[in-house]
Amino acid sequence: MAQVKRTPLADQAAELLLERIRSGEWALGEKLPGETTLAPQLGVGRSTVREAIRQLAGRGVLASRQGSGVFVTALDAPEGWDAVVRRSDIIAVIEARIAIEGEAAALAAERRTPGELRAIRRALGLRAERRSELAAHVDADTGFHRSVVAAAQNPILAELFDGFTPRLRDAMIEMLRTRGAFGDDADHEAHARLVEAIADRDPDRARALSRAHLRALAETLEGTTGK
Amino acid sequence: MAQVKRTPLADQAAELLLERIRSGEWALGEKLPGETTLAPQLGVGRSTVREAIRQLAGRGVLASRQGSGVFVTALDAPEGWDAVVRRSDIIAVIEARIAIEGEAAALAAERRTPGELRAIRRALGLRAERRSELAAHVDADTGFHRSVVAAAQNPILAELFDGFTPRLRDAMIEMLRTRGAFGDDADHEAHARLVEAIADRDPDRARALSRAHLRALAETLEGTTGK
DNA sequence: TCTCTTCTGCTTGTCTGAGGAGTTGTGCTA
DNA sequence: TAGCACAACTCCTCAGACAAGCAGAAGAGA
Repeated sequence: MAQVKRTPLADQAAELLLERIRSGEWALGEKLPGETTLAPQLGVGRSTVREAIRQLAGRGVLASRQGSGVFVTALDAPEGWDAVVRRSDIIAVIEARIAIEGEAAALAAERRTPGELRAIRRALGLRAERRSELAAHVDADTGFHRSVVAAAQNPILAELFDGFTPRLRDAMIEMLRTRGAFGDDADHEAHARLVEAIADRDPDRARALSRAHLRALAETLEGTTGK
Repeated sequence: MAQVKRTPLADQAAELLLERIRSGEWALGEKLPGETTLAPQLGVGRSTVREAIRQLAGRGVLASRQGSGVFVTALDAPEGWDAVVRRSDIIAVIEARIAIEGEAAALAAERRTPGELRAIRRALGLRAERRSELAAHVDADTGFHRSVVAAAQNPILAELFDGFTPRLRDAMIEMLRTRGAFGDDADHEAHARLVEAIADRDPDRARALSRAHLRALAETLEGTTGK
């Protein structure tokens, strides 16, 4: 027995539009009929259509441009990419991080402002302090790498980096617990050299150092997690 | 100097609300002020406030219940990373693509199976054929690069690559239209050399070639789109 | 005093009509 | 043919009106 449907018309209209989009009635990038056409077609008022469109725009399915029309920007906006990360192999995540962070280190070397360099050095110091406690050390390490990526001044790289860290945190803590080797002098030395390369504005060296460090991490992890 | 703000008021209002939510002005599950209160507070009409709320509702941040009010359902708008891409500077997107694709090319050189190599060569051939029509050429080019990334056998890199392409497609078509130089022999030669490096299992050369190609693309685009 | 009902005020939901602003194609002009 | 003005779209914003729903206050009955 269906309850009385108390769903707002705007929600129903949005759902209806999404269905028609999914069914392929309008291809990707194509223009939807105008609001004034759509309204009577859906049997609702113009403002209701507008609210439905806004709702889908918030989900990234539609985008409206004044004067020209409403366009399909995605056939569906499912499965945030973080879901992919969560499901993927740890090794795959680290490889992606190598890609992101290597390039970010190079860009940071080119662009870092004095203020950003100070922030990186501060993060490095913090990382050196927190050697005793496991989780704290991992977080400080992440904070350091984050400061490097931030200096690259590219919002996309930063966003991607932030997407990786949650998945990596657990794996790294686990690895450090079993291996026990963390925060040793050689490790700290490698990070310090990276900071130097960024300070010297040497993109290629920064990239190489960053890659080498993460590659080593990947190999260690590969041994720990088995497969 | 900031361009004239051509952002719709509803978008601005949504952004403003999101900021206030993130700042903790309203706790999770708390009720927002009424639309009629919010409207003069934001300096816009009530329908505009409603559209802003709808937009955030579509992103899962707010939920409105008739008769009782609008409530905060999530403090963190996950902001699907594709939304970040859509909003970002083209140059930033290409930089991210350099990061992804450079590494993917290197991995592809290490891991490619004979079948994947065949697929890459086939895509290269297709790319060479489609020189006359603009959009078709861009799509064939994307297809070629996609085949390289696929050979890296890393689902995350593939996912990220797919996230970039829609945003880049329009920009590249636009660039080629204004510049006109596309599909020339030098361009094709560069791609052919990349395939060779992958065939020879030479990761470093593959990475360097891939980077160089995209870097050149970035510089061209920088000139076209103005800033 | 307690409980149930009713009512009142506030909230969001929906529609309409009116302009404003931006885009795009058409047709005229030089 | 190239350039420009214009008209016909489009979405954007506002204001006002009324409906629908919720929640707490006020009142009636026990």
